[in-house]
Amino acid sequence: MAKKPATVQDVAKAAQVSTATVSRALRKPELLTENTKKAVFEAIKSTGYRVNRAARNLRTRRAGAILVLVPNLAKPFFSAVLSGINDGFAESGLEVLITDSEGKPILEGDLAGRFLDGSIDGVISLDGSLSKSVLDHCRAANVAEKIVFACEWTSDPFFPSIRSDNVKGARLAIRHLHQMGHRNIAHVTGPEGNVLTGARRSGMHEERERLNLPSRPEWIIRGDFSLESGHAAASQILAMQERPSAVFCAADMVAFGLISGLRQGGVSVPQDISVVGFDDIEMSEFYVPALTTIRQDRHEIGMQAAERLLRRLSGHSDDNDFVAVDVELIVRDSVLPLSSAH
Amino acid sequence: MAKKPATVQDVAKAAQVSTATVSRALRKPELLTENTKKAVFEAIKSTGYRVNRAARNLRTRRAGAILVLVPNLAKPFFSAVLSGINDGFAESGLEVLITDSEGKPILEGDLAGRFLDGSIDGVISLDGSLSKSVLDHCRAANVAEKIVFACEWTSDPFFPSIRSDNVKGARLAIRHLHQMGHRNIAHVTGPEGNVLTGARRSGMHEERERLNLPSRPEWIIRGDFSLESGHAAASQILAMQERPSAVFCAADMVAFGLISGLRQGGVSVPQDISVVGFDDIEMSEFYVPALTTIRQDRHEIGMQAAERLLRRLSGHSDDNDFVAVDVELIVRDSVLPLSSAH
DNA sequence: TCAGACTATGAAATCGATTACATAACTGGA
DNA sequence: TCCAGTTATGTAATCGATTTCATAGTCTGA
Repeated sequence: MAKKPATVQDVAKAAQVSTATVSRALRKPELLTENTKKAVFEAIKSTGYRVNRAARNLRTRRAGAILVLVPNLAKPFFSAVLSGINDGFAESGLEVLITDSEGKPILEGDLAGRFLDGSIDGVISLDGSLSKSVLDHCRAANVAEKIVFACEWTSDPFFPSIRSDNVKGARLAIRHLHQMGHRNIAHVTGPEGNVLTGARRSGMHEERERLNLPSRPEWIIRGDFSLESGHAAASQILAMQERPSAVFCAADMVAFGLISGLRQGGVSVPQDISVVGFDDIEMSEFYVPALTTIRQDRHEIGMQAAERLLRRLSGHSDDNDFVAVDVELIVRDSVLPLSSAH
Repeated sequence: MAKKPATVQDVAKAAQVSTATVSRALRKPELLTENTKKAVFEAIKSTGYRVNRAARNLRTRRAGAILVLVPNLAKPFFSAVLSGINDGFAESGLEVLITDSEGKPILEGDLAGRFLDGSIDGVISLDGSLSKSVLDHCRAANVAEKIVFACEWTSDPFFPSIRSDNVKGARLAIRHLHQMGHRNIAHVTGPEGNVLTGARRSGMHEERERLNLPSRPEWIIRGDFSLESGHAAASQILAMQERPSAVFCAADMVAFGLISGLRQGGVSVPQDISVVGFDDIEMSEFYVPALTTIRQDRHEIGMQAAERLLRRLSGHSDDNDFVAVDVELIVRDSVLPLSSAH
């Protein structure tokens, strides 16, 4: 039907009003008479008018969009966080752009540039590994307060973050294993340098000390939140003369890789070794065995991050500190009580 | 540092040239003298200039972005497709926007509206369930040729699609089970109305007929590609007096749900029942047992879809028919040979 | 030396919506 | 009846980059 999209001009002509009135009908309808308002909306409908985003953005100096940096879209963990973010922005009229930050590490001024070139109004980063240089560029461009972290965070206390209580989660995991009679507990960590790795590892250490559990250097196995790293960890464990009776994994995906690897080595979970994960992704309930794990309220984290960013964008300066969302132990079938000492 | 972002004006002043020259330096550098080009680029660097997207988009009547409709971001299946799409657009300078189409079914003129309001230049839909009305709106707005389907497709032959050879995949699965001695084969389908459901089911039927395999209505179990539906299918199978010896699932996630459900009912895979999936997502290799499945080249599909869309956007009209990307049987541990008749 | 053909660059119009400012119409009180 | 104060609407400038058209300068060859 319409060769060229209708513009305000067209609507104005059709409704016999000025372009200013058309614009007002959309942005401040309370300023107009019922009659003119009706006329304008009829004209909008009859012309099939849609506000041109570029023109609006140019004039208002806003992008109408926020960017979500996801470390790795392939990890099912993030989907529920994204859904929470979407829900958080649902009413706002803001577009939510999603980008995988892994392939292309955000270059120097690149993130700040996205603000400067008017393509985004804000950022939620699920990636805590943004370099100091990137963040400094943002500060220099005066957009640092438009960045909120979720799930992960940076050491720089300037940036607020919504995240799980990772330390508590790790302690819950260890405590549960301890209650089930386990003493020799290994841990497969996340990637070195990652903030979650640190938090979960130290929670684990704290609780292990509190409970006076034995510790061996080889029981701390380097992982990276991936299936493969869990699988590799299994090989290491299979090769030990003194195997742990239980393993706490820094992520559910790691636990899956581990269980699969152990199984291939003839070691059954939970009969021979118990396993606890972290995250409680959808899959965990349907793994074999169903995975005992620490649930993160991913949707809630995403939602709160969105709300936090919205508040900041609308000028309400809020506090910079972080919010710790509560975690919960989900008991399933991957942990078996250990009757006697190992 | 920079209070207000630099504009072409600022750069022009700094380089002592006109704004036209600045613009040309960026878009058609071959038109300029080495000297002026250098002067402009220095000015750009010194001012920290970034092209304002809104202004550019307004003037050029392009959005510089394409939209990917994902039926459900939570399904790990899509990640590799998205990564392929990203790679396909890497050189193009186009932004890739990702949207979950599930929560908010695309309303009537909504998709067409995104074109009209200048927020996107093209669409790759991984969702074959876009309504006829939505597509008709796009046709009316003259943007139908800027839509490409990937993985799924619509019945409307106007829209090209890049997809796996689903029929072949299903036949491969059945053939493999047959070769392993299985005769009584059940199938857990995808959601009714979905094109993949249809293709895989008919591939399955064809091969089953070709091989003269027995068929029973209750061996066709309705699923929806989800873990839960696989789990539910397990209950149905457990309740049968005459159980199939093997199950072909329309998706790996379904297979996981199924295996987990069977296990909870005391039936082991593959010892008691063999299972074949479809997709070969990352997880499949690390499930217990590792899943025998049909591999889709997800990255390739995404990449080709991106290339196809790019070709169309640059005016090169191409054929509308579909491309079938080859599939492959991946043999792992979820199928056991059946020595004697069931 | 000059017409004709390029080449490099600038001036100004343009894309479409928003909004500051201006104006017209109307209200109520003195 | 007239003025101050509202209220509804219009006029035109504006956001920043691109691009058409015009112009000054350069080159080629007769």
